[in-house]
Amino acid sequence: MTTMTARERRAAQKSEYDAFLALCPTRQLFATISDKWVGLVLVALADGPQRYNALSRIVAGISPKMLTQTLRTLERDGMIQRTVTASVPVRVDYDLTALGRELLPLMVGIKQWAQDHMDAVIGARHLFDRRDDAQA
Amino acid sequence: MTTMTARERRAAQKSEYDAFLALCPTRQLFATISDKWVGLVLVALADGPQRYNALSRIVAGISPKMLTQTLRTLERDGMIQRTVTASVPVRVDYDLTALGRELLPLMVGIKQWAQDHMDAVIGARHLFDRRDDAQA
DNA sequence: CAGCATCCTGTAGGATACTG
DNA sequence: CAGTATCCTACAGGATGCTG
Repeated sequence: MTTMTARERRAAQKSEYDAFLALCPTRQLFATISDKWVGLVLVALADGPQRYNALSRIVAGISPKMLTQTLRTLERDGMIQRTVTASVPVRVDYDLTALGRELLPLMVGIKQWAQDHMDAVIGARHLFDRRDDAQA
Repeated sequence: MTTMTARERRAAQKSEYDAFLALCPTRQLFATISDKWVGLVLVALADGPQRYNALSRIVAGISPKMLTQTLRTLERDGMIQRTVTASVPVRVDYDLTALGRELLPLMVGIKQWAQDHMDAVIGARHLFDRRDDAQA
């Protein structure tokens, strides 16, 4: 095992990342992309670039603070691109990068899953609460 | 449009759920499944039932409080099943339900994505911070 | 229009200790 | 073993007002 190829070493390296481990950097990355605002903003960019105010309309209920904060995080992590067009007033567009576009399907899937299974979840909650009442 | 078939009505009904809307119940469901502990616990159940203490070992760093809280939420929402075996000491197993198993691939995908793209994200962060320093 | 700065609050969630 | 109960606090995140 002292004679691993570069490819093998890289594969071994990759497998060292594990979000189950509290101190692994991927734990933090997992937490970031498992954020409600992050997910919704990414999905909001699915159909192409959007401007700041458009995003705040699509992702209804997000505060300017959280929108800005989410966009900064995503930009820093290389998932979206921020483009400023110098005009009066200034115009800013946000667009997915290649990296962001790779993550997009997962996020769309989650949003879709929630919408597709809402009724089932509501049913499960009723059952659970009913059974819980009987106990108490 | 007063003559929709049952199928059409159901489709229309489904499309009324939209997690982009602040007050849609799916917004809350989306938030729930976009939770770091929820995701990790679900993935921890991928290979079959697990006991409480096993889960706390797999999902390293989770506090008893958050583990219990997460398990309760998932049970109530119908994604996991809690089974108590009366013995001394008592034995409790958690397992995915059919509903949970439908969600699992998405969660596994997210965790895998984080691990697969950690290096790219680290690189993006360096670039961003460097550019940011130059500005300041 | 696209934010940033500030203030303020609730609460997520960790640490710890105890129990059937 | 599988939790519950309690305490405590850092920070998520909303509201508001200002600016280039």
